[in-house]
Amino acid sequence: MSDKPIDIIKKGTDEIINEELLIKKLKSSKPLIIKAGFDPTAPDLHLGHTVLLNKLRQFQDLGHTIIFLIGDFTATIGDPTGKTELRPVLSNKEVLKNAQTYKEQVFKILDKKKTLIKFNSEWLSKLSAAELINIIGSYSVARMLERDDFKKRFKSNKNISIKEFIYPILQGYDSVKLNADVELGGTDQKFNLLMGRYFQSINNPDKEDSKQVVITLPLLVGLDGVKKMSKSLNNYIAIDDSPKDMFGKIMSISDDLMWKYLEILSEKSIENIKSLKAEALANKINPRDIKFELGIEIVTRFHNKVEAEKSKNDFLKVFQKNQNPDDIKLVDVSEMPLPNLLKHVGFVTSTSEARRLITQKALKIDERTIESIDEKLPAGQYLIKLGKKKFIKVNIIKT
RNA sequence: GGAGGGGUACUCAAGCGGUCAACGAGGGCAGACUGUAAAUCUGCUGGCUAUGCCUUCGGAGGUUCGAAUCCUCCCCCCUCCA
Repeated sequence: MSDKPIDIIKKGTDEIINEELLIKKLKSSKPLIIKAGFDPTAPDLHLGHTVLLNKLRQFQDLGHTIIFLIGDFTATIGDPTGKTELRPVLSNKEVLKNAQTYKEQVFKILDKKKTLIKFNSEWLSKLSAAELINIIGSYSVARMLERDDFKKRFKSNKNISIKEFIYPILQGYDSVKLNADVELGGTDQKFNLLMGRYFQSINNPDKEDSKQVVITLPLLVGLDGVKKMSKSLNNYIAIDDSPKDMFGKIMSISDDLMWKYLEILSEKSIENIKSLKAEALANKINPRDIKFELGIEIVTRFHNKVEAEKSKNDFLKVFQKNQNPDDIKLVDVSEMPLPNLLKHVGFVTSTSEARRLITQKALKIDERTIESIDEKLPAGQYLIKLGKKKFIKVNIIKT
């Protein structure tokens, strides 16, 4: 184990373009400008983002400057994949609000003092048509179609908007404007990240060194084990999820996925993970216990050790011993039919859904399975359990 | 500009005048089984003041007792020609 900067940075990355340049840059005495772009549309940060944020943090710890770039301008271009896309243009107010949420969450990982927050509308919204044309003029359609998702859509006769071609170009232009030394992103961002190198070299044709280094990081697969973790797919663990949710979500992932999560998220060394894997394969260790450990590690990172242990105990209680968690909320409600009650407490979004669930024996009141949607609850206090995960205590008040 | 094909629920995709709240698959949810895993089996997968009522098949009109289905106009996507 060496603690040379390059080794610290290299750990856990997918690809570095180009590594020699990075070494050279790291050796120079001035702090580097590290760029990472974020879309302001989905302000809930999840574990997928933390892979990137952790890497940024390492750069900060080495003394470099992070530019946390909020792509408020580029967000209005969006990515109309498929056909139902009618991406609403975010108002200024919304962007600022989302940006605020980002800040609050991001500084759980990043050092506030070494982070510069920028909005790309600052320069992009001032571009004249002539300037924009000049910028896009230096890139060709053929090269644009090298990008895999464009190529696929082009080949399968799906719509590609010219607007979408502009997106990567502007992302590259951002790098020019910011003088970025390094840009980080997920592996799916590789094409866009490389655009930065291209445009930087146009402005400085002789200086290879002016190009940014591109570092890609592995994408975290979502809870479903198939798609990338994202808010819109609802397969994510948010960094401000409650300890209990966080732990529960980790426990719900499949064994296969657990290994990926260990590799990407855990502090454990690759060797350590390998040997755990071997032991699990030989039935010497229950994969569930490894998952417990991972759960504790993650919850501890975003909350604390005490909460982590507590969420594990709750988990054991609820799902192994089939008891109820300790801290069930109590709410006062007036008398109403059961489906309406379930809607009222937010367990379902419609009474129709509630009716279906009751019919399917998903509702338990004081440990008794409810058979009929017409069942009436007289005033009093009840423990309501819907499915396996939703608990609430209600105090029904006579009206 | 011309010719043709297409737009159906979360996604893909049937339906082409009534039996359509709309086949099927995926996804999701619930139940059984479990390690709240995976796999498997079963059911559900518009809303409501609920054996009935209301709103949905790109949009707006129209024909009809009755339209996702037929007609008109409009919007959007794809292909070929220019």
